[in-house]
Amino acid sequence: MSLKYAILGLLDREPHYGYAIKQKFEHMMGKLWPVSYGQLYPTLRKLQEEKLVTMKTVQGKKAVEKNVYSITENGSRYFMEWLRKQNKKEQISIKDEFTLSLFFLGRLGVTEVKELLYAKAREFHSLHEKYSEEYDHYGQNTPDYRRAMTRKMILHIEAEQQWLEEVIRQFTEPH
Amino acid sequence: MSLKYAILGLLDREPHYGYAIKQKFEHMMGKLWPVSYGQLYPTLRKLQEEKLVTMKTVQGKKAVEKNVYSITENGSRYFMEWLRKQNKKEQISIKDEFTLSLFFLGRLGVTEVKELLYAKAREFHSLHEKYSEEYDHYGQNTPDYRRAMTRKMILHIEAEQQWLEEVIRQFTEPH
DNA sequence: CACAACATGTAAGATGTTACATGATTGA
DNA sequence: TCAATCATGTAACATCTTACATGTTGTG
Repeated sequence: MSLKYAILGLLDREPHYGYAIKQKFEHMMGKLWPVSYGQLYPTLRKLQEEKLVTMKTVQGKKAVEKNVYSITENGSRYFMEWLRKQNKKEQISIKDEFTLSLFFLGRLGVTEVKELLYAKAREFHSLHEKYSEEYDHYGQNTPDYRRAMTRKMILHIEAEQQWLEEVIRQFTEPH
Repeated sequence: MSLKYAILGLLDREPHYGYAIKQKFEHMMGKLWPVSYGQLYPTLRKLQEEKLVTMKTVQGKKAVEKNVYSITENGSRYFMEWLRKQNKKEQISIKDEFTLSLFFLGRLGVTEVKELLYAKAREFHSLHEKYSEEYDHYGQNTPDYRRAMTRKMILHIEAEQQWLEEVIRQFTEPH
């Protein structure tokens, strides 16, 4: 990915502590891009080693200590460089286990294959419904980025549906 | 992914040696799913440790030794189990660096953002053209799976294009 | 007081890429 | 003979997930 740039981007706006980075990022991404602490904290440590962020421990309420992370000048420059070249890469990926499995469906009988494909189509249908519903229920104060992420998900599900339909047709029709 | 299942699937048809697994798999996937030796050989070793495949060294022409890998009964069972449950998972993913970068475009001026977005649109356009051309030039003896992979790529590029158009519209129009 | 949310981390392992290292065989 | 292809691997690193481990603070 990396989480690295997400962290730098958030810190480039204002300092955050670790926990808040996770919360904010996942909210931005509409839960479509989860972050684990097992990745977050090691990445923050690494960014410190690379002098792209600094950490300062501050006293929170009573007994809690929070680690506030800030971006350095180098970090900011590094981030802006990354930001400016994101439009130059062609990198759409269509690697997924379901697609892989299609190559081996010959091992199964025709009836079973049909059942599997139809079941997958139903799976896509309910997924589409789920996100469409979410999308339709957004209110006036739903941030644009949240709406955009859900919309992106819907469009890609529709692409998958379309593709699966074509695959089923090819498998069903004699050729 | 895993490559693991791709290997098992190929070996489930007939024994292969390592090099051939890479060639065959990449041909199947129309170059849309590259495999590195740095992943292939360690995975083969691991599959042996798990008793899912066996290896036998055979004498090739003259001085070459080839390692022929075969699937075991356990491996075959394990693979078929995997194959049958691929229709049950909902796992479309829309995590990519470009999408991430959109959240931070506020750091750039309006003119620069517009330029970046249009440049990305052009990038998608040429990518679409590239795969469409490939698709149109397939002959009667092009295998179905090859055609299907390219078609899948095209559909997802179209989804990206559609989405980008909407993002640009939202960014351009006052709201 | 109990439970959810806040807060910070480590350990082990899965999965993958890039670069390095070596050598044989085939075809132009 | 020279380059492409065939053939097998290792080492280092990058990225990410899951499970574990610990403790505080706010709310009903």
